[in-house]
Amino acid sequence: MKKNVRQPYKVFFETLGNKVRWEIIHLLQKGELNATGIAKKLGYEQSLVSHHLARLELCGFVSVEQSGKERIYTLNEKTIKPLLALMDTHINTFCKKLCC
Amino acid sequence: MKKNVRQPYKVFFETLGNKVRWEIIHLLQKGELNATGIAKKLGYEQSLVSHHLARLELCGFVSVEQSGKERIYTLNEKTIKPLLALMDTHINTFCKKLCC
DNA sequence: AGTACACTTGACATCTACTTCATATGAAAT
DNA sequence: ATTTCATATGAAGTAGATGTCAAGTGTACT
Repeated sequence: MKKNVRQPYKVFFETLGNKVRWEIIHLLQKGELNATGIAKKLGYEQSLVSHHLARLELCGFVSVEQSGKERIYTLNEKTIKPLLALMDTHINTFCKKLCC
Repeated sequence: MKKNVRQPYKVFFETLGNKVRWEIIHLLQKGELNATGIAKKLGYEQSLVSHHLARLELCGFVSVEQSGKERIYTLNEKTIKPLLALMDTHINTFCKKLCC
């Protein structure tokens, strides 16, 4: 995907601006989980979740580890935490229109 | 727009994941500018830039001030600076695939 | 080897966001 | 008041991302 290579910011932010991926991120904040577990918890099709997990992994927002048949997904807190904090601060300070 | 109200994160991140808006942000890092000036510098249609400026303003990434006939757009450095820094660090640390 | 489970991949239809075009507003000057 | 410049707005076509379905891969167990 040459497009990604040329516009990393685009991939990065678009990845975060999607409902399903956002829900996955928030779910994983509570703890690591396998793909099927994520799908069940969120009520989405397994294949849909798999597509989104691939995207999240590409962007380094989650990491995976094989464990028997399962693949365990872990959130990259190092980026996500400050990012969410920054967003909250921004929205509360500069654009309340967006939240309340 | 009830959608925006319910999903602020979506508006926030999608706003940043667009090429034209990204270019506007980078241009405004060099200094404030009016709408036509932005369009000319970037080589886009006036109305296209206007649409995107409205979106950036909605999200609080830029602010506007009327000056005669012109409207001067200023970047909100307080959010943009740390955000870009965070993104750079993340990409360099966790997903070099995306840049090089 | 064959079955079962966990998950990924690819192709295509659909849905959403972006761009464009035409028109409208608004401020200043004549 | 009307013309001009600067900008915004709305509607509609287009492009791109998302979701769905069907098929494929991989791992473990019997």
